[in-house]
Amino acid sequence: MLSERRLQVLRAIVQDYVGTEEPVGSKALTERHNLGVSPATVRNDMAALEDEGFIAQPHTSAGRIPTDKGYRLFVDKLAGVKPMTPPERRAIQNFLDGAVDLDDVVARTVRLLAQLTRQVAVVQYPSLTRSTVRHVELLSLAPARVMLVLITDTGRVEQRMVDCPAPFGEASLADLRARLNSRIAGRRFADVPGLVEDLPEAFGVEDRGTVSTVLSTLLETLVEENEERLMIGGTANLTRFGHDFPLTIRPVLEALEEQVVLLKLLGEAGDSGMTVRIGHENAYEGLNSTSVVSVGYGSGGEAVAKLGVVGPTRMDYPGTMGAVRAVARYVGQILAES
Amino acid sequence: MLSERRLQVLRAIVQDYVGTEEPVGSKALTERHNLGVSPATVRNDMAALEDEGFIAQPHTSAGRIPTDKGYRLFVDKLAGVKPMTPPERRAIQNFLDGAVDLDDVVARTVRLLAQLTRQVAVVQYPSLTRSTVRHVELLSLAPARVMLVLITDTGRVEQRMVDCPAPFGEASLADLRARLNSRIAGRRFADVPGLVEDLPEAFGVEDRGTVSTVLSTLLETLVEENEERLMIGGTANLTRFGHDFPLTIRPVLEALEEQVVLLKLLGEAGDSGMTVRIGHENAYEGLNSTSVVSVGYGSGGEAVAKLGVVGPTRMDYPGTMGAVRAVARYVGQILAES
DNA sequence: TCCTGGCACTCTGTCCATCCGAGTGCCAGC
DNA sequence: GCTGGCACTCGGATGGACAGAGTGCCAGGA
Repeated sequence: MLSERRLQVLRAIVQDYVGTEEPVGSKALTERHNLGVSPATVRNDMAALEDEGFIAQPHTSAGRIPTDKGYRLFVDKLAGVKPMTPPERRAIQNFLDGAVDLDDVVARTVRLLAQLTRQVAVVQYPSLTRSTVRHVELLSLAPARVMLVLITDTGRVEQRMVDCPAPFGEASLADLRARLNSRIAGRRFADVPGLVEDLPEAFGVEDRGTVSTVLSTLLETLVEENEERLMIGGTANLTRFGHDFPLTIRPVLEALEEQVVLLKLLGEAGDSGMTVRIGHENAYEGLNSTSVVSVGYGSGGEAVAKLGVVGPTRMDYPGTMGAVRAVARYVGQILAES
Repeated sequence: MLSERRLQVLRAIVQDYVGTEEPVGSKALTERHNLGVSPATVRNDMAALEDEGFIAQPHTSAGRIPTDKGYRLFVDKLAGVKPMTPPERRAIQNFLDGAVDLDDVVARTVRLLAQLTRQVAVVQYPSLTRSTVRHVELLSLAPARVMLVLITDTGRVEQRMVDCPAPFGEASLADLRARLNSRIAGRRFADVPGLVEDLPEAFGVEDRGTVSTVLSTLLETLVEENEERLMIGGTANLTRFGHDFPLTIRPVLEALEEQVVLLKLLGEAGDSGMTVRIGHENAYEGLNSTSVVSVGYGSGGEAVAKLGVVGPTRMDYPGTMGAVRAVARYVGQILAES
């Protein structure tokens, strides 16, 4: 077990390294933090911390930098979440309040998060399967062509074209619309499949094919892989990544373009509470030199999606976590109001 | 006026520099292109081209690189548009054919364009004001709350919440919906304002306020600044920008995040035909070391939006222009079908 | 008039040797 | 268990020498 002072030394190393981006030596440490001991003692502590794998030297005769394991300990035991200041809170609220629709909410959130943390922000659209149906609309565009529009309680709208096997009259369409809405409006999307399976039976033989087609399109739009969308922003902050970033930045940009990767990343994070994934804790190789801070957000008590930031492992964890948490909270409020 | 051979020399310089990314000297030129003259002659030609401002030397005793003016001449007179090969065409079509909705079409187009050109791709969503109205839907969510959904012929869907000044009955809502659609369905968005201004008069006094509110919300969504959206992709290709890119990449990423800048950029490009903006021809400073190739696309003969790529001035112009043109053509087809 | 070969010149990038400083590990003493 | 001292290591900066690529210019030839 590490003594209290050694933990203090580790904390000081993390803080200094995050601030200066340079390996921190024993002398500088004693000067900047009054640990009450001499550099020599700190050196012994550092050697012990290195043995345990919390810090490392880039090369002999250089200072120490924290390892992923060191950051992990720092995040778990040595640092809290830094709350936003009241002015910051007001700024967040003002910025988000002007949004006109869901796209706008998500776009503003991304910008805000990127600015606050000076890192890359990722915001997932509210998940369909965890939302409830507000309304289903069917529009006849041609005798055998129907447009299906789905509206969720979180303001998300999805639409699909349906090519019907047979012409579908306005009366039948109105009937289907009414039946569909009375069955599924207000219900969770995840429950929809079970609620509509016997619907075709309520229609005449000539319309059953079309009704089935419409329903299967409806169910398709709920399939997991189609329903996940996200928005990213603040990629310009990647240029602050570090001096050697030409090699680092490439795989990160690639990962960010692969929405599948990002979605998986967010998906793996815990469902409630804030999750911090540090360096190699991220399964995706291109993100091995980054940390991901994410948290769920939602209009009620329950999370409907996640948001977070991606930054270098050398990041200000308390500040980043504070910003992410605060933004998630306000976005939840906005969604609840709309 | 430049002699034919000097133009050939310029063409060769551009081609070599684009290929190698290194200043090209007189000797290398004569070896790689059989110009039929000696290096000394080429040197004279180069000196002339430099006097005219088409090429420049990074420093004495280095080869020459094309200037923006040189690229301009190259694009205008010395090179054509390289058509896509049949396999490439098929790949484009296959890739785009799988799209399920407009978002998907745009997303796929961005990916495709980024892959084909190995540069940053930008695709604008079909403009509202240049589209026609397919349908307007009004949904009553609460007694004094209406959701307005706009659907365009290009498949774009916009929705807005409307808080009504007074409760609005289902009958009035249906009436408004029917009147609205009969007036504006099939019409261009730009014409909508004139077509609806007298609509409130058709309603009873108690509903007029609400009708006006709905209409003003409708008109708001058509306002230029709200209606422009775009999607970008392929930012990872920025890392291939050049050796000194830490300084170059930053402002480009920033410009890409500023959708306003990009929209302006696309907006300034000619309305029909392909536009190439080279280096300093771009008004935005951050993009002074990039070229933008853009073209309009649309479902019929007329462009409803633009798409293009952003890359280093040192880019393969014929190939890029070919890819941009081909993609725009296929996207237009896809939109026309849906 | 235009092209060509030759020649002197310039500049960059690289290699190497040197040196300085920061930082470490270890040890003896308190 | 802490501290001061000391020898050691290594990276980064500095500066000179050198090779190579490329140029401009000039005189001679088609």
